[in-house]
Amino acid sequence: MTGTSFKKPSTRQRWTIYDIAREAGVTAKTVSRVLNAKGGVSQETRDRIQEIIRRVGYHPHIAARSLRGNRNACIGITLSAPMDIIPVSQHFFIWLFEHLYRTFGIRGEYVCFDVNPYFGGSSSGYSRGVLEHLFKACVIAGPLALDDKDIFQIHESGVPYIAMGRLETLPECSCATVDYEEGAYISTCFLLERGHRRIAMLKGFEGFFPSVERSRGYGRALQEAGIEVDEALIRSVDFETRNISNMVHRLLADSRVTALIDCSATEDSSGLREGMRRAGRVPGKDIEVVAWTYSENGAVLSEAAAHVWLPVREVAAEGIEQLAAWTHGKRKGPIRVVYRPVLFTTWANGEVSRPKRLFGSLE
Amino acid sequence: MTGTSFKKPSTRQRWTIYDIAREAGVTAKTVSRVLNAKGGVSQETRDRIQEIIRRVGYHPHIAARSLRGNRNACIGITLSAPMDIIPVSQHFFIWLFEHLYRTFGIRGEYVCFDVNPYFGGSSSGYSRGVLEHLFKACVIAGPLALDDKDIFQIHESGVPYIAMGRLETLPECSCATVDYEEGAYISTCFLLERGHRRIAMLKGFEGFFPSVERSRGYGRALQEAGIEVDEALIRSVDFETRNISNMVHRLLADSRVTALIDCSATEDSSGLREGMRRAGRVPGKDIEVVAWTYSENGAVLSEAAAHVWLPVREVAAEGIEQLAAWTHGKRKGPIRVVYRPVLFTTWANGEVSRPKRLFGSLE
DNA sequence: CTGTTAGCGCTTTCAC
DNA sequence: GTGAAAGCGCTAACAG
Repeated sequence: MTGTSFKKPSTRQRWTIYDIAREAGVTAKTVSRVLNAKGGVSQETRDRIQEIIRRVGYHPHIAARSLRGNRNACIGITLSAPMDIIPVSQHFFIWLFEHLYRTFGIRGEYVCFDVNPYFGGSSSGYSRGVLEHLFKACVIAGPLALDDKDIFQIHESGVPYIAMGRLETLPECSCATVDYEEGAYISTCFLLERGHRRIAMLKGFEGFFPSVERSRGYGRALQEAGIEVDEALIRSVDFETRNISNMVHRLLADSRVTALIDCSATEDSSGLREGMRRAGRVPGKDIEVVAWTYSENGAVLSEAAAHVWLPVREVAAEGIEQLAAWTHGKRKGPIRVVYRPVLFTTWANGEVSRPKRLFGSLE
Repeated sequence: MTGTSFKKPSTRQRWTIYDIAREAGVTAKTVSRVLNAKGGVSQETRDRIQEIIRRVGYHPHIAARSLRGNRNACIGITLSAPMDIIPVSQHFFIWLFEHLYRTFGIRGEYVCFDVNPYFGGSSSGYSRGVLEHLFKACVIAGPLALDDKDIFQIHESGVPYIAMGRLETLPECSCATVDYEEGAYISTCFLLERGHRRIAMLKGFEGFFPSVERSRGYGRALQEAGIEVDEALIRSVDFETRNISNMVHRLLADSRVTALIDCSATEDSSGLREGMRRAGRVPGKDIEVVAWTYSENGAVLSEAAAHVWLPVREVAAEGIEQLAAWTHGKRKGPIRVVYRPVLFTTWANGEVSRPKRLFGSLE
């Protein structure tokens, strides 16, 4: 404290806008105008008020502002399901945080995470931050469950938001997503063209929309080829290597199965290899694999016949950009960005390593 | 919406506690009691109110609650300096987030980051989240600047907080830190005992307290050995490999210098090796190195004579644990946890790789 | 067990 | 260019 030092007169510690007003010999409204950089205040008054604010270290009460001004405080990130259920890779998380920093943090926004925890076995719902008027904008990370209801509440609230996936139950949903149906479709078509008739599929995200999209793309490709879908060839897997190798083994026990699509989202080469080995199969010889990857031109399995690249980060970046524009009043919602996956048969970037799960280290 | 469906009568969308009260045929206070799980409401009334709340999807306005109840909304994490100045490693960030999740997120707390951005060249101050009454507790990540003032405001606010370093200007500061002075002291003593008299030091965090602590520990060791400090032997470095190799080269150009302490906090073996090579030195022959590491039993430089382990994550974990206790009223502040660094001359975990900076990938 | 009143700190509306 | 008054949605204190 340099120069004249003021005394907060009331017994409480906190300086209010009224205290500043009193010191400056104006009303609270004038101080409010200065704080919000609005017109209608002479430069002299403005300077005087700012000097007092600086000197006493006054900061407006964000809750009062939020309550009265109807402006929420933070940019929120929520997980569509608790992390125990839906793994988030460390890589994606780091990427997301960095991107939010560039887009929002640098402009002085608070970036607030709601980790959507379980309370005694039941989730409190990931829309909480929006419904409680804490979030001025919301990024929903992770796949949406088939029976998701929170998204409707967020959608209706009018708060700008972006989901990382589409959902049929809310077609006008604001989203930025890769077209997983297309991914499954091109994976299946590729194998059909190479003469395969019984194509197995290892599918992630059971109970979530991405799983349904995969099934649909697969089914559509088969239908166009005049082949009936055999449900036994589609297996849902979780994110355990053990689970993947078991499923691969089981699927390939049927010797008529000559091709496999891995769209488990695990990028787990060791599970695939172990499963094929146990089934006595040799990739490129009696089994052909299409593996999904999240790296451009990076292979999951170098023995694979092809890879399908899901540009998840790329589409998320685009979505967050548009979310920022919406949040700052430069456009209206909803957002709809859908990127197409890309099939490639040669890879320049070698084999990618299996992503580390966030919280994997603590479990 | 199942069963009876209510209509929000006012023109605005939002349901308030009064609307719930009206529907339930009670007053707002009773609803408030139910919301806050307080006594004084019959089970029957409680059930009826909860049913209405559930049905209309009511959520309390967090700002109103915060304003009236004097309870802030989030657990805050602030950076003591903008990330352009102070690098945060991806590893530490992931660790921090995971730990905050375990400690706070799982209990339903919002975890909110203030990235302390520059606005037109000047920082808005990292105490913002506390002073604006958004944070109910605050973790200050990163070293504190010598002229830091924000910490005083946080300290005086009464909000539970923990800084990741000590500072002399505020001895009663709440902190969880490694004793960097001790680290420099034991590093220097080790080399003195091995007969070295001219010991160079590569020092990080110029302008921040950890730098001062390093100098003091170094000076104390020399003083006890009756050797005068030659300031030319102490060099501040930033986090660029190039900068490190240059400094090592320059320091070792003086052939009387026979030992080097790397406490740059970079864990950068390539900078060290390159510098020594350019100076025509061979570690273990005409130069002995003590390197600082943040991994237990992990070496930065396998040619080093010794390593000093700074248990930064370990002390942060302890600090966050105590911060949670303080936040939840189970103890009082301030917190003071200081862990001692450990010198070791053999390493089981091999050589650690240089940490990746958060935002390194986007620069 | 439940209701009434007041007010947290700010911004909006309207008046001067 | 500035001020007065009302009220955002909630909860603490007190009354019944």
